[in-house]
Amino acid sequence: MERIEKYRSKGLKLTPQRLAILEYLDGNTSHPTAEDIYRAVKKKHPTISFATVYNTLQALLEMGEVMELTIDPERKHFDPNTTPHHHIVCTRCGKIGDVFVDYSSALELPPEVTEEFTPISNHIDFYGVCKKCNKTKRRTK
Amino acid sequence: MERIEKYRSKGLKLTPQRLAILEYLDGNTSHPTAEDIYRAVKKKHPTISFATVYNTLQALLEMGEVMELTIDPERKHFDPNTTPHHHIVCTRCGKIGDVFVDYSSALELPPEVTEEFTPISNHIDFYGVCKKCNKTKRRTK
DNA sequence: TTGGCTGCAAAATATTTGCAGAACA
DNA sequence: TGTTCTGCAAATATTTTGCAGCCAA
Repeated sequence: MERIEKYRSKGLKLTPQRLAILEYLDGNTSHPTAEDIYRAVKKKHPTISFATVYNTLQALLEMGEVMELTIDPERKHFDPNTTPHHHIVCTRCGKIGDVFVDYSSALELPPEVTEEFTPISNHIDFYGVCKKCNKTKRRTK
Repeated sequence: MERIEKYRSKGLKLTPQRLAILEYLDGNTSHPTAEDIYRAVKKKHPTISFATVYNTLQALLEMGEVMELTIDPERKHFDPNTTPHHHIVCTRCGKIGDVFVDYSSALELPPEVTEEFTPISNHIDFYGVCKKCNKTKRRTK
């Protein structure tokens, strides 16, 4: 399997737990949290620990194979799609969607900013309401 | 003092601790964390507790008088400037700068996104290197 | 006077770390 | 076989909460 070679060549030791994490993340667009990953992988590997999940995520982060999203103030989400892109989050249910548009050329920074910072990249958080929540009554909370 | 009236009229009880927090935040562009606020206010009110800082920040958030920034994955930062604006963060030292530009008209979303989400607002995180860090050797870590 | 606030401590939540044993390469 | 990883537990870090007493209004 080529996936195995890909990670092994980067020096990642591939245990069954790690393979299960990689399999869960592969093509996953749900932007899971560490706990989401833990719960999903636990189904096949009931003894897996959070330490292993975080350990593996840390290794994948350093390899540039996953990205950390800070769009949710409560916890980190992880995105296995490392193509530069942006996100949109539902302000009611927290669902996160992808936005594959490169706005860089439209995001010129004014001189008072470029005097102080040399810009490198950018990431946009869009906020909105998802289709499902639009059909539902607003949470009164 | 008008600041007092402003908050009192919104039902906020103004204790000396809260006034000190408000005074520290007023016009502050350093994007402090809860701990930054705690440490600063502690100078004048040595007995202040984190509970009071968080309690007050919570009240100010609900009043829309401060914004929570998620640009730093490690901890929340707070911004007393609630004018819509964006941020740029130094990838070496974490310094956060403000970007007062409205890019909304340039941020059109593609149909596959607007089919699923009704957009409301957006916030851009720019990443770069600040002047000071540019002069310094890169951290080898 | 009194309901909201403070400060203390403890709890809750998220994430990281130490270490002995397990297992991949 | 040796190094890295796992799983458990404990440690950290951040933020929240319970509660008795205090105090702004």
